[in-house]
Amino acid sequence: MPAARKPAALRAHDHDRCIEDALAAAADLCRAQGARLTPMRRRVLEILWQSHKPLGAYAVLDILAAEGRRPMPPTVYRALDFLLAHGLAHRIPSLNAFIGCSAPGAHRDGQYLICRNCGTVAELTDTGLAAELGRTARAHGFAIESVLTEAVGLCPACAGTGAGAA
Amino acid sequence: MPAARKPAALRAHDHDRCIEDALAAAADLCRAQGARLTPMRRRVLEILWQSHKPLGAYAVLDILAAEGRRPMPPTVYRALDFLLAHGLAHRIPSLNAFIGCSAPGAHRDGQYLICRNCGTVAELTDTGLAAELGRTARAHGFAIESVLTEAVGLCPACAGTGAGAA
DNA sequence: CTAGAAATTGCAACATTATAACAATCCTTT
DNA sequence: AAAGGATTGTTATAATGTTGCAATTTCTAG
Repeated sequence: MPAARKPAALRAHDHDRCIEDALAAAADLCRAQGARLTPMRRRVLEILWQSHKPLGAYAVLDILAAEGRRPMPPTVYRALDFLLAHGLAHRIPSLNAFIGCSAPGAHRDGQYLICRNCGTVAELTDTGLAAELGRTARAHGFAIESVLTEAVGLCPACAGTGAGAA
Repeated sequence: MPAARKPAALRAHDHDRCIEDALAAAADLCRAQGARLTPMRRRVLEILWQSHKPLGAYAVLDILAAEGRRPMPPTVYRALDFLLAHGLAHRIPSLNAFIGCSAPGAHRDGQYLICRNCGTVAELTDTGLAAELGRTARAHGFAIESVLTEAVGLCPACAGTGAGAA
């Protein structure tokens, strides 16, 4: 089988297009599921997509506040909960932060590559890894339902610039 | 190669022995590294080992408080930091909680099986999984330094009791 | 053995992340 | 237009984690 395409977060790309595509995909997915992508939810998703770095809930809140809306924490958390529930965003537990999902279709059991230097996060969706772990767990009588993998290291851009010596 | 031994957390076992062994291993490891397993650190590790369920920092603090010592949060967090730094305990980010390490020798890049019903966590250390992810990431130019995998599901005990229908 | 240096713990205050409970508003359907 | 459900606003608070400095203990060197 062909190697999976390199995640956009790890290569040069037209990021405006990246955002556009993500929002369009989200709109489609919500329409298909009868879910309401309200202005607040859409705006939060757009904010998460402004970069490939995850944002904390309060960072999202600060951006919204700077725009004139002055939402309180629950409003932001509810929008984030909606996005998580519909597979449009992910939470990175080790960072207490959120990021737009790059694969709203196959968003389960992803692997996150977190650059410890610049904070960029790339999402992989190698289903084989989760399957392999699932087999091992099953052998021990444990029935896995979902898997989350967080890898920390250096992204291509940072690996090349001697960031490792920091 | 032979199947790895089933984690103690997933089978009946003499848990007092479990605790004893863990503390003895910790003492050995600290002696070997010239690290000081002070009474506070030792007691916190012992508390983490009271069960195979992870404990939040404030839960540890409450247990210490009930014993007469009345440590402040920084004291507990510092003890936990020491245990993490020396591979004697792990943090489970999705739970904001800590658990004793079952494999102080090979404690890196572990996989945690979290029972969503009873909270038990079993640690696996399949180095092949991290290696495989490392190869994929490398192909994309990302240099992984550490990996943490959290799987949620049902442990053997809970899977048998219809907990799934909850 | 004792003085200085380093590591550990105590302590007070505070920062960050997340949630509970209830009111107001909006949106759809009839 | 009115009912019902979903969404958002608002207030307050809970849970988790950190900073900075002082006091104490432990180690090391002379």
